[in-house]
Order: sequence, then structure tokens, then C-alpha cells
Amino acid sequence: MDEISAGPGRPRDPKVDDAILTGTVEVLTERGWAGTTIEEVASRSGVAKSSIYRRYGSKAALVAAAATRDRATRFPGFDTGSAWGDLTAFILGSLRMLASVWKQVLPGMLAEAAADPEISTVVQEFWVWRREAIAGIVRRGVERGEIRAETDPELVLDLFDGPVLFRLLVTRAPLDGRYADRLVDEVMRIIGTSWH
Amino acid sequence: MDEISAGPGRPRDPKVDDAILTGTVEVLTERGWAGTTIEEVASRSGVAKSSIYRRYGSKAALVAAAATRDRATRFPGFDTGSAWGDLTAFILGSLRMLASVWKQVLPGMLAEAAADPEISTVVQEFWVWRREAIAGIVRRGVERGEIRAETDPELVLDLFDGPVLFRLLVTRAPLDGRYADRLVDEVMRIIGTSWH
Amino acid sequence: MDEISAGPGRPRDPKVDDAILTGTVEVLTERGWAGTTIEEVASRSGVAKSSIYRRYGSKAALVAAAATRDRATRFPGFDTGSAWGDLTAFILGSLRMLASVWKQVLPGMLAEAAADPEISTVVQEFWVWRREAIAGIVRRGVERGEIRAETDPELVLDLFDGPVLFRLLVTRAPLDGRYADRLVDEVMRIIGTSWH
Amino acid sequence: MDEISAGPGRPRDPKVDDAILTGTVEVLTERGWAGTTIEEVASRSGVAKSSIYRRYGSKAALVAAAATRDRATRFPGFDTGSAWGDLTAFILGSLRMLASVWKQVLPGMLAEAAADPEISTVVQEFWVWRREAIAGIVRRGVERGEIRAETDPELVLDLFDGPVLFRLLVTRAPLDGRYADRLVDEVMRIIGTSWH
DNA sequence: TATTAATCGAGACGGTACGTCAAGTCTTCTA
DNA sequence: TAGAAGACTTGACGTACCGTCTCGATTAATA
Repeated sequence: MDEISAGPGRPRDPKVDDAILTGTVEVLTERGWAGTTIEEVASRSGVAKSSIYRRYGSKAALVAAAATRDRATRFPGFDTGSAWGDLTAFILGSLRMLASVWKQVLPGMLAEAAADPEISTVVQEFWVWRREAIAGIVRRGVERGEIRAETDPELVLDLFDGPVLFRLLVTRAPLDGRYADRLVDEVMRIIGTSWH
Repeated sequence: MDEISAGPGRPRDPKVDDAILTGTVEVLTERGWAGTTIEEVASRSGVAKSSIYRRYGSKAALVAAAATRDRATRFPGFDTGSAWGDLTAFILGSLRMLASVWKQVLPGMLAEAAADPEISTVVQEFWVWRREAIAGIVRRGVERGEIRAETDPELVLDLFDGPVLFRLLVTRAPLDGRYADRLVDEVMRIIGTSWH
Repeated sequence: MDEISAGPGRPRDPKVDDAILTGTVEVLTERGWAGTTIEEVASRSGVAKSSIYRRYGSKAALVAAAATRDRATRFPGFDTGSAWGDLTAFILGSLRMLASVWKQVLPGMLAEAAADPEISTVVQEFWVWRREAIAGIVRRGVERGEIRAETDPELVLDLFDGPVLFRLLVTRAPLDGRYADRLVDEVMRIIGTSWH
Repeated sequence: MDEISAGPGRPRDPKVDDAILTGTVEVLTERGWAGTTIEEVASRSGVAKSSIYRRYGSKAALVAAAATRDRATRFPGFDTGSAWGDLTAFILGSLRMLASVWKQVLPGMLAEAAADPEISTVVQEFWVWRREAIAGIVRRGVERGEIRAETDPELVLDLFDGPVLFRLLVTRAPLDGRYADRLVDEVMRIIGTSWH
């Protein structure tokens, strides 16, 4: 995916790459999605506006890149030995990640994605690994006999991320550990082979 | 809330009220949330910009008003005699309403609400009657013995609107009758007193 | 020529008109034609950029307006009783006007006019009254018998402004009183009825 | 001033020299002075921008070089046997040269020269040979007794190029053969020893 | 019947950010 | 070193809307 060897011409300066994304996260943190302007990111990161536009065609693309870089660093592993434990670890990790900048950024991102297919793609890619993580948990749970064999991972993601998104965007109800427990409880009631 | 008798001075022209909201829906339909500008709404509806600002303080407030007016006309009743039927009617009605303009408008609205508390209030009010509708369905279901007594209507809304929102904003998976059936199925598995 | 009564809408603020043109002359004086930017004029005159663009479509149009306003205030009358005196007064007045800002501005103006027909029009209008002034001098001279009856005022303007422009733009030879005398001398040699 | 033998390193490629100037004239022809950019010249002539900047410090310097190269090829000799004939040949040749690209280029050049002394020098050098050509014509005319002995060639140039420049830049009056005749007529009326 | 006060359309106003463009400089690889 | 390629900083461009404001012209209820 990455260019290994350079073509002709001056190669892009990785320090500039870095400064842009770091500056983006900074401005997002301070000003939120709507208050973030390319102009501010440029002046903040000591980089020319044109150097940003050369890389990213829009604010949304820029923020998406920053988010993608951030994701890699934040999410730990989870394989606790039980479906219950795995799901709890997964949802808690998600909520922890959300608690940072991205809680403020996500709404704007999603709005942009609704209009711009290119951004939509980026957003969906952002969710692909979540689906795969869930699929892994489900597979292990089925092998252990904790989860029903015909379970669709897509459905589980629906039931996890849907309500979280709903609370984040609409009801603004708290997204804490107790809520995580309840979510896992409900989901296991649907996909589990038995219940206490 | 509404002024019943006029004070001194020229009263507001109801034709202007109407032209504004109608024009707003028109522009939203054609241009989507981001492409909708107050200036365009004004020129489209043959109304002065100041006449819009006199009524609504922002684009979001304007759109919220248009949405509220629209809601009243679109949503039919539902009381089918069974919890299963009620929930299905409710979710199908919701999906039908979403299929119109508001699918395009909702993301932008929610993004704005995330930043502006005033808009957030409007959005939440928009959801209040949904909670109440669900509460009614649950109450009737409990009385009939179809739904477990301790069921929290809030939770049911979570499980309905969450996944729908998730699909709408993120995965863009289809929101059709089959999906509605599956949703009701899952929810009833959680809140129902028995299952087949 | 001027609008006496206003159309609908807020009328243009004459203080803004004035601030813009005054600021333009200021910036031109300090920075010259090339160094003058609309942005600088705006910030200097405490006026929004859009208020300038609302009035003038380009730098050249803006400067032309400033020049036109300036012309009215700078040029005194001339009717000295003899063709010789009139022409001398005319050419001296012209050189005096040139000695101010406009010496620096004219080249850029003319370059712009060469490309943009609209500017060209403005520039030519700027020269119309010179043609007319010359025509008046010629007419009076013919009546007095000092100037040959068939004299074409256009030609006289050619012979006056041409060499001045040439010196200004190319040779940068001095444009002083002695040169003015010589110019009048030459021209009278062509259009005069006799010579000493 | 020119490097005769190369120092160390790769010598400059004369094909590049040529491509640059040829491309410059091409672009000037198509786009005029203002529309000509170094970037376009570079891509047009298949040469790197840095190869242009290595040779010429600015757009004006580049265009000046192109003009200088062009001048040598265009202007024929003139020595017709009479002052009248010489002057007519000279002015007609000048007008013919002007009719090409340079009519469009001159205004921009002169504007630049007004601000940049370096360009001003180039422009003045461009006029030196005209002064000398006129000086030759005058000298021969004086020897033949057609032109008054005290005639200043500088003045003649003033009277020729001034009006031409004026018409070119300002009035846009036609510059054809008839005008050439009239110009010669007027000038001879001033510097000639007699008239018909 | 006049007065008063708010509305209406229109459009100017000071702003802010946009995305584009060209200038001139710098950095890499290749010849 | 030159040369091609292209990234880089800089700075102005002209545009689009924002939300506020000032006009002159209505439009009722009040005096």
C-alpha cells in the first residue's frame, strides 16, 4: 500500500506528514469538528495550506487520516478465555477510545460521510476491523460452546455499536462500565446458548 | 408557547411561515444538509433572509422546525392487538419516514446537535414521542403478558433506533421489511416472556 | 449620471465609498501598483474585502475609480488668452498631476488595460476630457488666428501625451518645465499659422 | 560576461536554452503577458522550472531575453536615398514588428520596468539601437540638406515612438501605413528645411 | 383618522474560510 | 554540476455565506 521507492522529484517530507496529522488532532481537541479549519491546522502545524491540500482533498479526508493513525495506537488486544469476557473487553476498549477526541469528531465525520462517498469509504474501512474483531470473538465462543453456531457477527456489531452511537448522538445517556455490562448481557441473551 | 393575541405592530404573515418551511424542505431535498444555505432557502421561497432569522436563529433550528412539521403529517397510529404487531408497525413506520428527505438530513442535524446544546435539545425533543410510543407498546404488552414486567422502554428504544442509526450512518446496510422483522425478533427475545 | 433616489435595500454607505478610495491612494503611494493588493486596501481602510468587490471587479477598476476622483480635484482651469499660454498651462498641469502617485500607477494600469477591454474603456474615458480640453484650446486658437483651421485635436493630443508617455515609460528622461516649453514649441510649429 | 569555457560539472545544454525561449514566445503568443507563467513555459518547453530560474531571475527577465533574440531577426535595413524615404521605412518597419506578439507583451514589460530597475535597463537597451538608427537617418539627411543641422535625434524618437506608444496603450487608434505617412509628415515639418 | 410598532423585501455591511494559483526555493534521483 | 521532477512556503486571489444592519414600504391594533 505504501510507496517504498520514490519516483522522480522531491519526495514528500515525512516530518510534514506528521506535523499535519498531529496538528489536526490538536485543533480537533481544542475546537471540535466544526471549529476545525484547514487554515488553522496549517498555521498550527507550521505547514503551508497547499501542503495539506496536496495530501487531503477535504477536511473530512484529513480528519479521517488522523483518526486512522490514532486507531492503531489506542486499541489493545482482548482474548480473555470466555465469550463474556471477550465481549466486555471489546466494548470497554471501544468506549475508552470514544472518550477521547473522537467523541467530538465522530458526528461531523458521519455527517460528511453521508454526503461524500469517498469519506463514506474511509468511515466504513474504519469499521471493518471491528467486524473482524467481533467475528473472532464469535468464532472462539462457538468453539467453546458459549455462542450459538448460526450467529451472524454483523448482527452483533449492530447491537453493540448501534446503541452506543444512538446514545452518543441522540440521547446523550452515559456510556460507562455499567452500560457496557448491560449491553453484553443483552447481546448474550440473543446469541448465547444458555443463560443464568 | 405560541402568541395568541398580537401586540401592536404588523403581525407575522403566516404565508411567510409556510413559504420558509416549504422552501427549506425543497432545498434540503435537492442539495442535502451541507448544501443547504439560508441564503438559498430565502431566495427560493421568495422571502427575505431577515424574515428567516427573525424566526430561527440558525440553519439547524430552521431544519428542526421543518422536520417537526413534517413528522406530524407522516406518522400513522399503531395498536394492532399484539406486542409483535405493535413493534413491527412502529419500526416500519419509522423506516418509511426515514426513507424521505430526512435520511439525508439526519446526519448533519446530529452533527450540529453535538456541538450546539440548543440544537441538541430540539433533537432530543424529537425523540421524546418515540420513547413514549415505545412505552405505550411495552405497557400494553406487559398487561397482555407478552412482555416481561421489568422491561425498560429506554432499552427498547436503544435496541431499535441504535442499530437503525448505525446502519444509516455507518454500514449503509439495507433498512427494509426483512430487517424490521429481524429487529423485532431480537428485541422480543430480550424483553419477551417466551419464545418459539 | 449619479443615482438620485435609492432602489430597494440598504443604500451604500458613502463613508465606505470614501474610505475605499482614500485607502487605495494611500496604499498605491506606499507600495506602488504591483505592491497594492485588494486585501491590503481593505484592511487599511477598515472595510471588508467584499465591500470592495461589490463595487469594483478588479484592482484595475478600483484604481481607475481612485484616479478619476483624484483628477477632478487636481486639475485647475486654463484659459490664458493665447494658444501658447493655454497649451503651456495644459501641459504643465498634466506634468504636475503625473508627478504625484499616478506616475507609479499609470504603467500598471495601461498594462492591465491592454488585456482587459473593460479596463481599457475606463482608461480611454480618462483620456476623453483631455481630448476635449485640447479641442477647446484649438478652437479658441483658430478663432484668434493663431492656429491653423484644419488642425485635428486628436493629432495634438498624440504629440503631447505620446512623447510624455514615452519618456515616462521608456527613456525616463526628465519631464520638467523646459521639456514642456519644447513640446509646445514643436506642436505650434506644426499647427501654428506662423512662427518667430 | 558570457562563459566561454565550462567550469567543472555538466555544461548547460544549448537545446534547453533554445527550448526555453521558443516556449516563452509560444506561450506569450497564446496567452499574452499576464497569462504567461513560468510554470506553463516550463511544461510547454519540456524543461524544468529550475532550469529557467537558473538562467533568468524573473518572468520579466525571461521575456526580455526572448524579445532580444526576436529583435535581431525581424528588422531589415533602410537607406532609401531620401530622409523622407528613410523615415518612412523606419516607421513602417517598427509598426510591422509591433504587429506581432510584442504588441501584447510591451505593456506588461513596461509596467514591470517601472517597478524593477533591472528590467528597466533591459527595456532601455532595447531602445538604444532605435536612437542610433534615427541618428543615422538624421545625419544623412543633414548632409543632403533635407534636415536642419541642429536637429536632436532624441527629439525625433520622442515624436515617433511617443505617439505610437500612446495609440498602442491608450487610444488604440489604428497604426497603419496612412498613420505612418502622417507621422513622417509632421516630423519633417519640424525638422525639415522646407516644405511643399 | 392618525399614530405607532412590528413586519416585509432588499441588499449593504464586516467577517471568516474556502479552495486555487503562481511565485520562487529546495531536495531528490539520474545523466 | 545540470537537468527533470515535484514538494515546499508564501501570499493573494476571487467566491460564498455567515449573521447583522439599514433602508423604504406595508399592515394591523391603538389612541
